[in-house]
Amino acid sequence: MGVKERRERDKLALREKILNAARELFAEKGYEAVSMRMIADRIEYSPTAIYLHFRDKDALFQELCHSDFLALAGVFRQIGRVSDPIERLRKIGLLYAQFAREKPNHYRLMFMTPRPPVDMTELQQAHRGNPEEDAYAFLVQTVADGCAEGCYRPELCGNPEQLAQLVWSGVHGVVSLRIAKCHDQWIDWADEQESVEMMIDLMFRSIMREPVPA
Amino acid sequence: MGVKERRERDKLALREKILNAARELFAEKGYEAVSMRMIADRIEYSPTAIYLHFRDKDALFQELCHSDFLALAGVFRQIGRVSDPIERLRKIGLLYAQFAREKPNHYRLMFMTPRPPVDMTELQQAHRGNPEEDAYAFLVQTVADGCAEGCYRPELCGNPEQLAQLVWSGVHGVVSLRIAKCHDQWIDWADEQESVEMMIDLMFRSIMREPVPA
DNA sequence: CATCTCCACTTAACACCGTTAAGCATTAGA
DNA sequence: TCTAATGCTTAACGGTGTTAAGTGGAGATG
Repeated sequence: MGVKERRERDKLALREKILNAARELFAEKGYEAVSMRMIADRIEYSPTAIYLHFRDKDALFQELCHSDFLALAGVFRQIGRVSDPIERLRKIGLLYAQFAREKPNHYRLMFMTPRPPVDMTELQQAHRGNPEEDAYAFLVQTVADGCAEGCYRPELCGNPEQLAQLVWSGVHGVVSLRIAKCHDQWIDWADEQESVEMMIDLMFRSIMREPVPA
Repeated sequence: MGVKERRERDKLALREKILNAARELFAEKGYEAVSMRMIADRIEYSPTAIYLHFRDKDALFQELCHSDFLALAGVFRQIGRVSDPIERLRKIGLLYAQFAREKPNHYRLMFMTPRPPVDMTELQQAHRGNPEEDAYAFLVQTVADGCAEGCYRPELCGNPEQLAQLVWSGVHGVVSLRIAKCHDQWIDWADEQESVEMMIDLMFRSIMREPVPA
């Protein structure tokens, strides 16, 4: 009875092929410029073939997006368990900004594009909260560690998740504004990497318990 | 020879009518959900009539966007010349966040949507740099005032524009992340207004020359 | 008054999009 | 060898932004 299994395998292989084609096109052209027909062309199938593997375009990109989140979690995992939660947090910020700079189209879909409310698939649910696979959980955990070790001002540690959201927002603000407005001649942008590092410094300076030495 | 003038006036009136219809539709539905045909329906003209007044859809929304920037500058103008540059900067942050909360679709087009590089119209050039009409210039001016009065750490005041960009990024990070991910069940968001105020406090704490009293 | 010209606007159409319905081979199982 | 299922294709629908061609009415000119 190896037939059904082979069928299953082939089907999954094509599914993966579609995802890869979409990923490539998407990375170079950006979300809204990639059409179903382009993806179909690249894998040399008819456009409708895609619909045998994905409910619609949104579902396809949702899945792409999900794998990007896993990729980001993978980037964070490479930090490993740096013992000092402050250094760990700093590294998170730097790698996060690097991710945004290297994959702006992905970043845009992940963090700058509103999506209608959608209930999580059980697949996603399974990853959630596990810092190894959930970049957000990793961030929250790192901030909470810092709180637990008394690094940050106590009045900020009542809600470590909110503190994490604020730190995240700071770095996100720098990189997302750059992605959205980089071609804007109205604004004379300072160097991006420098601004990211300054933002991280500012955040630390404001949340640390002990004043940062000049 | 009043004929030509009347023609001109009528043409401008229709142009304004198109803009207003687009504005209304856009505010309630968001950018990409508004089609030329919808706008045409609302003003009860044929879709092609719009093209007699705007080069294409992008030009129309570009213009809409420009008027939104003027509106934001208007919001800031209401702050007036609060004498204390610190209080003025705080108010800028709060009003900016309020603008984002009240007009998320506008905010998204203004600050979260990449646009291809486009040379400014002479109209836009005219407004640029004037703090009364240029919200960004108003922000930079306010930060520079704070620097001049010695409010902020001297090492940050070498480049007031960069400092302004950082402060802006902080608040933008909070509100834009909220707009993009508000429906995301993955994240348990803290109260938005509270986060905005905390972000502003954090920014001040980190840039002030004198340590902020607890 | 008749005619011409111009111009704002319309209708029709094109090329593209996401998506669905129907058809058509190939292949597994009887 | 016949039947059924499966995986894909072709054709089509309704939508989009946009353009080409046509139309009708008002001002100018005889």
